[in-house]
Amino acid sequence: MATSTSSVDSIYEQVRVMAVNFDFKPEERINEGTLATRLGASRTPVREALNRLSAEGFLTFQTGRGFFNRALNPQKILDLYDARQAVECHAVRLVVERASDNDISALQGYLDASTALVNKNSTPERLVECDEEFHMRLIELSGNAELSRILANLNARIRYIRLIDMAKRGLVNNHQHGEVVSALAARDADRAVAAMHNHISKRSEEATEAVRIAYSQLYVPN
Amino acid sequence: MATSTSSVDSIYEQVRVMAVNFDFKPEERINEGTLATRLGASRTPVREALNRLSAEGFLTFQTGRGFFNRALNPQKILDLYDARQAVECHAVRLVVERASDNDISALQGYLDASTALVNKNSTPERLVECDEEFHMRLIELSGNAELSRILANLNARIRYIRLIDMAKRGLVNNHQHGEVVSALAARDADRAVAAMHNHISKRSEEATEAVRIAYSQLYVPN
DNA sequence: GAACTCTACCCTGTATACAATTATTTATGC
DNA sequence: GCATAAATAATTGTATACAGGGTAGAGTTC
Repeated sequence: MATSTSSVDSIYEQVRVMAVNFDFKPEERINEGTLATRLGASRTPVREALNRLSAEGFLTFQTGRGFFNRALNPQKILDLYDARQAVECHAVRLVVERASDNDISALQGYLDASTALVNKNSTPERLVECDEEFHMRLIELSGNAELSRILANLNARIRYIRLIDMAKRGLVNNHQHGEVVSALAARDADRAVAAMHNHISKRSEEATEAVRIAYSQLYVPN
Repeated sequence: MATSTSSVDSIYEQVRVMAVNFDFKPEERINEGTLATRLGASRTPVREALNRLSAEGFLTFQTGRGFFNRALNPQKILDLYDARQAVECHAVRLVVERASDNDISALQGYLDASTALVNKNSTPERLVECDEEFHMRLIELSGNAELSRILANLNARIRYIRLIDMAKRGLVNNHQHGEVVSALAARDADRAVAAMHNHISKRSEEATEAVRIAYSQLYVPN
């Protein structure tokens, strides 16, 4: 009747959100006991969740010292953006080869709908959600579940920085997304890849500044 | 004085090897209790290792039913090869931009040394090790730790299939590796990417057949 | 003979306890 | 006063216990 999800699953989700949002400060040590009581569970399922999260790159682990939130520095963020470029540019090529016209027009449909729904008053959270959703829908058209899996992981680990970026810019860049989709519709792989590459590079350029802002937000009251 | 590695780490390594080698059959359910006694530990550290491994894609997990070895089918393997192509081709481009001449000649040096050391009498395990080592050294020259991390994971999940492939072919294709390196040395990004792309595609083509052989080996005595 | 049900067993999910290790505080010597 | 060392506290690592849910097998019905 109630949630069929087990405690670990629920704990995993909650701790994941905390890690994504840097509720734990960068490189902060995570106390299993206090986290467990805060979540109303024992240490056992908490540790299981922490183990999963460290395997996914949200946390780090040192034997005998426990779990720590991941570091936050420009290089790491640039590496993640760079990995996205590898994965997404390759995916774009696959989409040109494999996706049906219907798939592509459905993607265009999502883009139009999200452009209509989202505006200057939308929260950064909502904007990032739309942005990630677009990229996930696109990569799923590649038909490669592994690429989707990798991108989902990268997205979550960049999310905090994107939130800051989005708060500064105020709007999802659906224009650049549109350029990718139109190239896909024209089955022009090189143009589509170039558009995607350009789009991610643009976002990546803002990363260093965003990390600076991130620190000022994380360590300054209010 | 003794091993400073904790029990989980050791258990993790052991179970990882079993999962990589399909000592658990594809989609086989893993009994935590028997595994724990076999490894001389209790279920707690075993479960922690299993959680890590499922987060890394070596195992799957179903709430209430526990852990299972990953499925083995041609599509999954092709997806992994394809993801490698995304990651490694992008990395090659970065290497052309970023690596020093010394880095590249060191890579050439490794290639020469491994070609000299390995021969027709080498075990498939040794050959795969050399092959993976080359690709890891190359990707590390990209300077992107995230790409290295992703590739290490993909490599391990493909390893069993590569072992079969290698046993059939009998030798690492260092000729194709050499083509990549010479293009790198010439700082010819397009040629290097093309060589890498071609190399991985060639291996990928043999995957479906290798999966067939894998099943015959896994389910037939001797 | 096949499908269904009930029962008994087995396994997972979680809490708790305790040992071993690490961190912190207090005491001590220079 | 600072560095070092010892003692104490806190935290992690692992084992074990037990409850709840899943699984398989025997028995029953059609």
